[in-house]
Amino acid sequence: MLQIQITTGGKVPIYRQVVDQVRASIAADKLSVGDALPSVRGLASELVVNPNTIAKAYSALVQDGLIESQQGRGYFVIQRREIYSKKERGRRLKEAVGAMIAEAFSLGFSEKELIVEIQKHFQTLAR
Amino acid sequence: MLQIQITTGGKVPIYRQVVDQVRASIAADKLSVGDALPSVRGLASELVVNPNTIAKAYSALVQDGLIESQQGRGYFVIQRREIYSKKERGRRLKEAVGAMIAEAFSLGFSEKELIVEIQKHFQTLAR
DNA sequence: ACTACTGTACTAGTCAACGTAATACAGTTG
DNA sequence: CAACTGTATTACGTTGACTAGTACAGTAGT
Repeated sequence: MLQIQITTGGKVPIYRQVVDQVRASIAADKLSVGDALPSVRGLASELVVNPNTIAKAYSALVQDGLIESQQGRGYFVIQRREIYSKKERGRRLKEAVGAMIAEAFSLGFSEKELIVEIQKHFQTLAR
Repeated sequence: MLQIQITTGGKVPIYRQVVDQVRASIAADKLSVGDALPSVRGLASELVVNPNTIAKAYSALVQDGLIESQQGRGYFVIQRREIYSKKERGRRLKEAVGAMIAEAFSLGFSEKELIVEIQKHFQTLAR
């Protein structure tokens, strides 16, 4: 079963921690298409938070097109809807990466510093 | 003298309206380097707002590198410097990296694929 | 149909951030 | 020293984000 951990008291809201961890799990193939997510109430009681908090997190993931809800059954990972063609996806990725690097360089950061920052981001998401 | 008008009750805060209008005036060369801005108290009483509101607006413009303050004398338009504070640089970098990662994930790319793309970009730049 | 699961919708409370103000402090100029 | 300038501290009202309480609604096995 999917393992999710949260920390309270910090500045990152609970629902966002859930979103990020589910997103990361999907990206890392710990969750595959068709897999069920923990139930809203189940995860809520496990994390000792209100069901609505989990529902909000899952809603965000539905919005992202990563999962879908089935009323009365649960939430399931779905085939990512390919809004863009493969070529277009590549183009957009290149664009996003390029824009980020341009911004970092224009701010005077070195390649090394940038990589460190990116790794920090990934570590944050992995938690 | 510089003309500034505000509307209250809307969703745009007063200090931001002031910031935008001053910025626009500088961009339109209605204000040139060395020109003095209306005094904090003068503009405040003219617009019937608290001096702190104007001070806050001017502070934002100082932060942007558009004007400078001279204690006891006033605020003056300066040559624009494209330098950000250390803190601001960090904030902007984090923002840029976060936006890029979010875009990549929302496009369905995995962390691994993203890293590969970033490395390719660096190699291209290195040439 | 009943039961025990699922998700959903509405409402409300808590808290932090934002925008603004009141007031007192500090520097410049003639 | 008077009359201007900007600055800092503190406080207060409003707003929005986050979370919780509670009730409603669909699904599946018995």
